[in-house]
Amino acid sequence: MNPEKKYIIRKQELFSQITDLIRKDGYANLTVRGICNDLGISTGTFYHYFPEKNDLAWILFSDIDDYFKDVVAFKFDDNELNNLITYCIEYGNYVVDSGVETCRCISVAPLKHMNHNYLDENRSLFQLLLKILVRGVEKKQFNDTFIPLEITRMLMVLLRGYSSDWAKCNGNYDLVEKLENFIRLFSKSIVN
Amino acid sequence: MNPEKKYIIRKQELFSQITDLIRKDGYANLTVRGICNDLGISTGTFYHYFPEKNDLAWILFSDIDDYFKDVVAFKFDDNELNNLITYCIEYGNYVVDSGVETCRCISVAPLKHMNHNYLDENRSLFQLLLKILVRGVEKKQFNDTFIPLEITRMLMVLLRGYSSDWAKCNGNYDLVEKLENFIRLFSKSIVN
Amino acid sequence: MNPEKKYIIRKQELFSQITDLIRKDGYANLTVRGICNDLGISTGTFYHYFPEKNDLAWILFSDIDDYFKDVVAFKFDDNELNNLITYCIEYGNYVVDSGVETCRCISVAPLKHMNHNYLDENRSLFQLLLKILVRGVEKKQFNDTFIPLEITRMLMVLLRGYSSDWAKCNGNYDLVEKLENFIRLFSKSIVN
Amino acid sequence: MNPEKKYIIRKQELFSQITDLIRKDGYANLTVRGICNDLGISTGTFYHYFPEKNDLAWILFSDIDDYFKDVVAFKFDDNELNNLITYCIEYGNYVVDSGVETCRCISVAPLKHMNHNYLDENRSLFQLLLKILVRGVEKKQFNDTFIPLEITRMLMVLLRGYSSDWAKCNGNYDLVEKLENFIRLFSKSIVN
DNA sequence: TATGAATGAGCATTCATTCAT
DNA sequence: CATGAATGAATGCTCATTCAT
Repeated sequence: MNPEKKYIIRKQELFSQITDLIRKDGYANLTVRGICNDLGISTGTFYHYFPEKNDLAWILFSDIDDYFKDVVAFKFDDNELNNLITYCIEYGNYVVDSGVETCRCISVAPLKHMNHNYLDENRSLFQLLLKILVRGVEKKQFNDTFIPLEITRMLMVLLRGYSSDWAKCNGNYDLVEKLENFIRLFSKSIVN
Repeated sequence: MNPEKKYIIRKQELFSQITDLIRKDGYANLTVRGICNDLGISTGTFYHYFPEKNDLAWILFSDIDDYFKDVVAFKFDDNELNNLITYCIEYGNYVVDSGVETCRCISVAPLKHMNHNYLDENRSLFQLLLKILVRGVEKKQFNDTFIPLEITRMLMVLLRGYSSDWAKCNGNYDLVEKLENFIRLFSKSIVN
Repeated sequence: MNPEKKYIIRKQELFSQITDLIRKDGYANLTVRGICNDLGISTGTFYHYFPEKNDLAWILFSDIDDYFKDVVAFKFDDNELNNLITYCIEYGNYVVDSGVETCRCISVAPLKHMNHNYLDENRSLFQLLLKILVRGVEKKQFNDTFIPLEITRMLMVLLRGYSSDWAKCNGNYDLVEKLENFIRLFSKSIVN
Repeated sequence: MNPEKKYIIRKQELFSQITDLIRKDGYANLTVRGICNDLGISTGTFYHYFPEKNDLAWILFSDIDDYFKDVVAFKFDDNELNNLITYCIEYGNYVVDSGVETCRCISVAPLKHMNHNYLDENRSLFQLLLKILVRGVEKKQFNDTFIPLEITRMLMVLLRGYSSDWAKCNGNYDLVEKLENFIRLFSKSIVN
């Protein structure tokens, strides 16, 4: 195995353990020293793999893009309304699985990191939803009161808003159910 | 003037200056020492009026309740759909007037403080919206797919979500317009 | 009533309330602000009567002198060994009645205050014990291995040591019993 | 040299310098910042070695146990009365060598720290004295008015009381002489 | 007499980050 | 690759005391 690959493997290995820590204690309560103690590594090693502490938060939610691209995308069918509902439910599932603390972390995270942008509309998360709406309009399943891009933006805001609320409430309600209720109601406004 | 009143006056005077600071630098970047330097007071004086730093955040958004109770409530008429739209627009106006940093501060603030709870459904902010929906259903202006309480909760989450997004984007879009678009669209789902 | 007397009365009144506070919370945990809040007075008033916070500690244990002079002294009889034992038991009783926190306070207090000295051998506490030993030697009830003054000093140290230990142990043993055991044993060394 | 050893060595090195500071200024007057300035280290470094300021106090008097175990124990012979006197004299010597401020520090220190207890009867300091008394009773050198354990407790209280008094008097008398006088007198009560 | 606003030096502690080894 | 000693600015907060009113 070449050294670069080894580096990546080790990094993922460490990150996976750190993820557990985040879910347990919350990102805000994590210190580099604490992480190092728990993982049994030195701070030097930590900084070897994660030049900044905030790198952690970023890796954390780049993950959701992969999930939607690799898993959710394949659950779609011809009915775009169904797809829309599936999308929201899966969004909720992902958030719930990630846990309250991870969600809180993401809600609060700084917007930009290096050349990535949390709200980037090129993220597959965004693009996937956009495509549903575009296809829906094309198929005349959805109306065109607003263009698909605008609806997508709106829905992303609302999904993030719900997730953030759920985390604020310490996860004490059924996020998926609420999201489903919401999207079923909201979709009345956009279906023909 | 009695001493208690004097205390309150002075507190408001200081708080008003602190508010300016928050709008300028953001709550997260505020330190007690920094505040004291800028206001030309000692830390002792600061703690005389604000026993905890977090008190600031709380005063900050107890204010919106007063605004809705004392100002917005009087703008309502018999058309509950109009009232709903007015509510959302006013929410946006208030947030925009408060500024990006204040909004960010509120989004991130700890949920509970003393016996107050940020998400408390007894806040006039919440009750006012609830009443619109209740009346709307009574007047058959709104359908009853979901009970008013549930719709209110949903809308509050969405309004907070939008505000938070706006702050995340550093206020670089017209929040009021977006909220109006949103509520006009969404209301299709709930009007008869 | 003349003003000076009024001053003294008020001071004693306040001090009596403060004493209760000391017994409850411990001297070390008392702050001037806390005292003032609890008593419902202003800090200005506090400083009017007690120019220094440490004044409290001093008033606190000037009290034991009065107790020994006014109460204990009258319990003595002709048998100086008995008197010695009585003295120690009464010392223990006084400490126990004052409570753990008061005792801790006294153990730790600075030695000197204005022109008073905690270890002053002119205090009636000291003189009373000295007289027992002097009379005991005169009556040939006690031997003269050491002069009475030396024994008195020794006993005072030991009594204070025991009280301090008792406070360190949070009063979790019977101080009076221990003191009685001690003095009964120790007295074997000094009786003829 | 392995890293752990290096850590310990450095810690001892720092502690030794801090000890000098304690003897000079008194524990109560020590601040972390002050220590760091005087030692020419950063506060970070200080906390690297002493996670809590109070750790200092504890290292301070865990030392006396080592002294008694490693040095004093070997001075004992068959005569338990002599051993008892030796014990007290050595106790005095140790306290005097440690200095008034160190002694004051120990007198005032909080009782418990982590799993150690200042008054713990398992400390070698306590056990060593207990053994003297047990052997003394076995050899019929001491009477059994009170069981050895009780006498040991009593003597520990008295030794601590004397040390504390000596510190209160700023070390202005000969502690060792006083302790010798005391134990010679007191021992009359317990020898056969 | 009494008030309470104001002071400000001082405190223990945290923590991301660097860098010589 | 990995270590961990060292950094030091920064933080929220305390509290005895003063003094103008």
